[in-house]
Amino acid sequence: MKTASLKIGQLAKATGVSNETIRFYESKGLLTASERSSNGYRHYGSDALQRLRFILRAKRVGFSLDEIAELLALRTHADAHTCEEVKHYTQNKMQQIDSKIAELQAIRQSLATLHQACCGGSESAEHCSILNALDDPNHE
Amino acid sequence: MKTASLKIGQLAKATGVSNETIRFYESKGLLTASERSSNGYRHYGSDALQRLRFILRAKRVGFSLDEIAELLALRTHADAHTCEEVKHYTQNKMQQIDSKIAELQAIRQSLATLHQACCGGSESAEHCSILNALDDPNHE
DNA sequence: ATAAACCTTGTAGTCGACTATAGAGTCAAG
DNA sequence: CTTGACTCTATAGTCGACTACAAGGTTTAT
Repeated sequence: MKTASLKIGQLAKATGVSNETIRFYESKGLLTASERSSNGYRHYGSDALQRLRFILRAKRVGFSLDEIAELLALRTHADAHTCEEVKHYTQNKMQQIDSKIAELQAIRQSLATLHQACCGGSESAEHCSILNALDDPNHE
Repeated sequence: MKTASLKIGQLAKATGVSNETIRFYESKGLLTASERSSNGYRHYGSDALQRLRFILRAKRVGFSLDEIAELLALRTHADAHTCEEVKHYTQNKMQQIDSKIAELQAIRQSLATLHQACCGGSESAEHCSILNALDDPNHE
């Protein structure tokens, strides 16, 4: 017995994307069906589910499909690269992620200031105008 | 005396984007020149510098120009909305940012595992193949 | 056994975010 | 006073990431 094989539509439904998007990702080399049945239908295992979720997660935080392909290549055939390369690449990518987190935190801070400055009542928000002085002026 | 007025090219250089991009952002209502000199040239104050940096920061973490416009609208004429609205909007946006941070941390974790699994030597990385078992299997 | 609901490939169209080009005016240096 | 580096507007082209057909084959439900 094998763990739940999914057809394209089921995979699509499970992840909230369209069938076309999945085929598009396949054409870009991001996600291949583990096998095709005799009628040509694509069949996916739960690894594909994980992989696709990884893709979507990475997309939401601003990685391009090309960058995501790189990340995935690293995961799936790390044997094509030396350990040294993998070490360097992951190191770099982690730093990149740390900057993204820092940038998100900066934006979050602006919003938090705005949020706190705001009385929350139903009057116009013009009273809460500490506003413009936001955005860290001392960065990069 | 006023604080450093910048022409478009200087603003572009300072932020690493092209003049065209700045004009494009203006056409989208993201960034307007504080004034035009008699010859029609755009002139920007340091607020524009901050504003543009905010735009780029938000872009890097996956916000669309439309979303960024919304964020900026909030900052600049909060008087157009009630406090209540602002409170709700910022609350929502902060949650969205928190998910993005969580997603980044998940990706970072995958990379960290990969990084640690890897010996770092110059041999092929096929030894470091704890690889595929990455990606949290238990998260939406 | 026929219709509805799937799947296939292939090609074309869309949308967001630029990017480049044309044709013009302005300004600072030699 | 002209050459080179800037600026302007306006329009067209590009690129990434889909999205929507078209034209067909398959499977399932009645």
